[in-house]
Amino acid sequence: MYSFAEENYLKAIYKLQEHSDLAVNTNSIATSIQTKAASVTDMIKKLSDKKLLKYEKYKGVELTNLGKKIAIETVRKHRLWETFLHDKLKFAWDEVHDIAEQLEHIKSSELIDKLDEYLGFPTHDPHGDPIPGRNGVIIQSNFVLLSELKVGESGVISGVVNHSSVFLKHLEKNGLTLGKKVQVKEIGEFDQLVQLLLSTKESILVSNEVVKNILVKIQYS
Amino acid sequence: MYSFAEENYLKAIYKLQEHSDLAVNTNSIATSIQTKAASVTDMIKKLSDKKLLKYEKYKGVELTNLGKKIAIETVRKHRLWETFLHDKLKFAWDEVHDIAEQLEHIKSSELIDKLDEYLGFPTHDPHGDPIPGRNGVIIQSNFVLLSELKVGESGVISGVVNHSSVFLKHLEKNGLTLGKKVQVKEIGEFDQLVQLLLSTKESILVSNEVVKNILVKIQYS
DNA sequence: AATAATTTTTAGATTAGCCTAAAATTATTT
DNA sequence: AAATAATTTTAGGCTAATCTAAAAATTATT
Repeated sequence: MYSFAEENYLKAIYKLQEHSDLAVNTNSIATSIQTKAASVTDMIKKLSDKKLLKYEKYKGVELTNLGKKIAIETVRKHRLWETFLHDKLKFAWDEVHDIAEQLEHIKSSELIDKLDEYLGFPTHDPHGDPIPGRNGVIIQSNFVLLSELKVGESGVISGVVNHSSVFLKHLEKNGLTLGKKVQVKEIGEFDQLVQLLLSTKESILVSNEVVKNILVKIQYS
Repeated sequence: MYSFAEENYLKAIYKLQEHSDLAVNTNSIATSIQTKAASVTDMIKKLSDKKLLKYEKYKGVELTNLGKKIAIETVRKHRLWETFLHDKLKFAWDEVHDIAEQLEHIKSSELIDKLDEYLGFPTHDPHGDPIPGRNGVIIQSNFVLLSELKVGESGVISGVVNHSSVFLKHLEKNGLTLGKKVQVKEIGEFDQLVQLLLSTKESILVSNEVVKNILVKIQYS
């Protein structure tokens, strides 16, 4: 059984090494977990002793298979709880993260499997992130940044890069929620503002910063 | 915000003082929380500093209104989560306690209110224990021990005194679950074995130890 | 009322997780 | 390649929650 802190470290390291197979360095862990480098060094020594990661002084860390397993289980719990909070308890998508950060540490594999079943074995959480299966397999969706679309192209909003509450609220206010179809109408040459056509025929103008943080599934028509 | 340990102490003290208005002594807390008396002394000093209880050396403790409030909130959370686990996730009534012990410490009043609503504002948990309301009010039901019934009298099973898994499993096996109507048919003069008539017309024989741990709502016919 | 038994508290340690400040190592400039 | 900058580790401390063993206080017994 692992502590809350241990699970948080494993999850943070997992996310840092996810999109690059280099060793994860101390400072980046410290930043991502909002703590000090000295604390990170303490903890990675402990995790190394427990065979959850490989650690070489001054050379960063890499999760072992065991460490990766625990990290993925924690991500699975987090995303299932987020789905529960959103789908069943009707929390807004910007409200689910903080509560799920607590719920993800509840110890009971039976609980999480029953929750999974109760939710109908969802594949993605309220932000479009994939939910790892019981077996730890994560189905990678081939989503693309909305900023990659050219004028005239369409896509269905399927995820977000930025998970901050302020960004999610902004999307909500503009009707840019998961499942919505958008078409790029025009991209401002001077300021890169993007005009989007929604399926409601409504047309909205959003900044480049917004489209760079939205993931879409391309629609070929 | 209170720690898990603090909430557990408050809950334990609350339950010990619930059915007697004497001060709660150190040893009984230690026993109920499965720790040592020295640890209890340490903790009650801290809780006393935080105005959660009144403590006089060698004379036991009494919760303040604030302490009682936190304790009741924790009980409310525990019982709502038990209800969720049983009603929605279909856990057996002997399986819900341990998981709820963890879930009761999740910090979010919005969460617990939404859960309450989602469950349809239940008044009792899967063991028949009353669920405190948002306001902290606990509706006391006037249940009676099944062992108090005389031959010929009937009642509806509404709660249990013993919450142990082995006892609950035993009841389940005998069809003695919440809501079931039972009539006392005969009480053995020699060994006090009780013959119960179920509404299925089935007749079962149970020990005195069993009827002493079942609460019923008397049925006047 | 004195002694014995029990309960409670204190004293002193331990572990997990975090911190600051200083030292050690590695990376980057000039 | 030496000097400077940045990163990482170590050393030493802190707090929360626990423990054991010993001392103090209370309660029960003779």
